[in-house]
Amino acid sequence: MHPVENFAPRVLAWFDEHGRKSLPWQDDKSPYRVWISEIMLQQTQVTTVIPYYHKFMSSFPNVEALADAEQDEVLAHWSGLGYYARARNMHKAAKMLVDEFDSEFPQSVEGVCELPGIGRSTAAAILSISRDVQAAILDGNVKRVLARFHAVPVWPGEKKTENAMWELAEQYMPSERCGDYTQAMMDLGATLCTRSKPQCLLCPLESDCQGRLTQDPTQFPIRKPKKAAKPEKSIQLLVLMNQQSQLLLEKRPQTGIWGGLWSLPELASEESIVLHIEQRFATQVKTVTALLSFRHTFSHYHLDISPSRIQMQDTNLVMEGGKYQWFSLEQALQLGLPAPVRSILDSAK
DNA sequence: AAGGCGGGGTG
DNA sequence: CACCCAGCCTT
Repeated sequence: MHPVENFAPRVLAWFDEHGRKSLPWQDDKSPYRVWISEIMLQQTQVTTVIPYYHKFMSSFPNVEALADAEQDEVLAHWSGLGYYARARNMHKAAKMLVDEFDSEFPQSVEGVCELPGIGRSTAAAILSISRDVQAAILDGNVKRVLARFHAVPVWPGEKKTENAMWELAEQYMPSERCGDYTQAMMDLGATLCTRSKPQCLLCPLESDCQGRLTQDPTQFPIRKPKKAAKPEKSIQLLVLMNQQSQLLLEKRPQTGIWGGLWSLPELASEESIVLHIEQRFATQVKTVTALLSFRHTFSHYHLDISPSRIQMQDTNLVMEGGKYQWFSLEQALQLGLPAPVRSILDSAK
């Protein structure tokens, strides 16, 4: 990802021609008004925000008015916008600004970041737009523009990738017209370099855009890796007790799940215990007691386990080779057991 | 590094 | 329906 010359001038020239310049928070770009707009616009689209912004500014025209308001009143103005921590943090920050900062915004990104609800990107937006400070934002729009421009091949949610994109964002931020540049990048992302159907032919960066060279620019930014919903399996595990209070364990094959461990005889969830056992071991079942079912989760799937305790009539079982063996409970607990099996046996003590 | 927070828009 | 949006905070 090397930076490209002329990035900012091209973006700014496009902005002069096509950028948005009459949004409600753009005629008086005081830090307070920009701040409120930025908070409202976090994870929320412009058309949703506009009516809220008007009403809010009418009720709380400056930071003192906001600081003096009751929290209930502030939240009432936020009702329907969602992410209500934004409003609570904002109200708290207004009080901090009045009480501790003499009602003035700090001049640095680090300073503004001290205020609750304001992170690096929002701080940079406020300072660049309201005071032309040379600080870059990295919001969803900028991430999308940069990810496409450089065809960033990995998900930007990863820390390493995000750091690299911050680096790029700072490098492209010009030393002049910082506020216009911030607004321009957001406009580019919001109106041309949109999530779907980007209008590449109108884009000032089209000729150097790596994403444009690919089959489909919308494959950038790479989507968040889906954690494949873990599949669910269910089994029955059987605590087979003989007349000597011994229980039957089965040696698992070396490969596969629980390879080589001693486990309880397993039955598919839908199989009938009595039928299966009497057929398989040629013996009578005396009693069947359902034990508490529980879920065991592996890295790759959920296993719902329904254990049962079965009292056998006699012990003349027809064994298959040496893979079955009777153990006392004490002996069994000394063996290598799968965790859920150990758990079942522990609770049988 | 991952989850929670919310409501609305979009394909 | 899943996914995304002018993110930030907590764990």
